[in-house]
Amino acid sequence: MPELPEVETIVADLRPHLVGRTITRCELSFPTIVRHPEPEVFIDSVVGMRIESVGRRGKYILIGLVEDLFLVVHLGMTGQLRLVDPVAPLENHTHAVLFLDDGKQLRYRDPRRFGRLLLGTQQALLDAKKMPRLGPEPIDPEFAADELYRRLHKRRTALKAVLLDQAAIAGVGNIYADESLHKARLRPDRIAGTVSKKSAARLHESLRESLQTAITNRGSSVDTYRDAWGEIGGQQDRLLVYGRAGEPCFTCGRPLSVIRIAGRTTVFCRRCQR
DNA sequence: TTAAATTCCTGTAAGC
DNA sequence: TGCTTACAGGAATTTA
Repeated sequence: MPELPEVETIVADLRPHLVGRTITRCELSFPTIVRHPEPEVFIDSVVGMRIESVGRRGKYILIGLVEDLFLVVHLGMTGQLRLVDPVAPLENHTHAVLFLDDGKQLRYRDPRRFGRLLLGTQQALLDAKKMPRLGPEPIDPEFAADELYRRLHKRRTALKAVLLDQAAIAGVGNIYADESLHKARLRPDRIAGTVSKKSAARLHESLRESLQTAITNRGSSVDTYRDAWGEIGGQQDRLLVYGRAGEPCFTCGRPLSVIRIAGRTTVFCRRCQR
């Protein structure tokens, strides 16, 4: 599923191809994928717009149009945003197509439809509760270990649940929560508030390392994730724990345990993570 | 305010 | 082989 590294890969790939392009047409074959504003208004507003920027905030893709207006894409679990030639066969579950002035098409495909498209200024989307208030970007150089410690310290829920909370830290999902906790040798189910400053610093480092490495390797295609060209990532074969329940820990050889935290499958090593 | 449970959705795989 | 059932999970929503 697309988390920060996967979204970052798509954004970096799309940016040079989208900036400067004008949207000439928009087709919605499944209009309810647009959550704000009304689909007809969305189409009318987007057509004729020039793309000024392509960025990311957490797991959200922000396509900058005029002034502060953004076309926002959240991929949910199975969302794919692809830039294709118009001759490319239309895949099933393609819910939206943006036609560009260079003839290319930006297609949104999403079998499980957990994703969404939005249009508005960031403030308006926040006010309309269409986008949540997000925590800091974990790979931002400004994001310090102390900041992570403070955010963990005030919480009385599982450590992993806080990592998954987008209001606490933006962009971390199930894969990189498990990966960074293993690397930091911390149990996912311990109460976040009991984590020491020293442990928080270790988690801070492993979290950033896990995310950066995944970006370098163009993300993890563990489910249906594909980049903007339809290609799989390279991180899925390098994951330490995610998806490896019952298999031996690479560090100690003990079979990895699986539990559920915050409704998510959680894989960890009982020996290495304490 | 916070935390936990529920819901949305379909492809895939396990089990009978 | 073919059917049913369980499962995957990001985040909005509901409940506690």
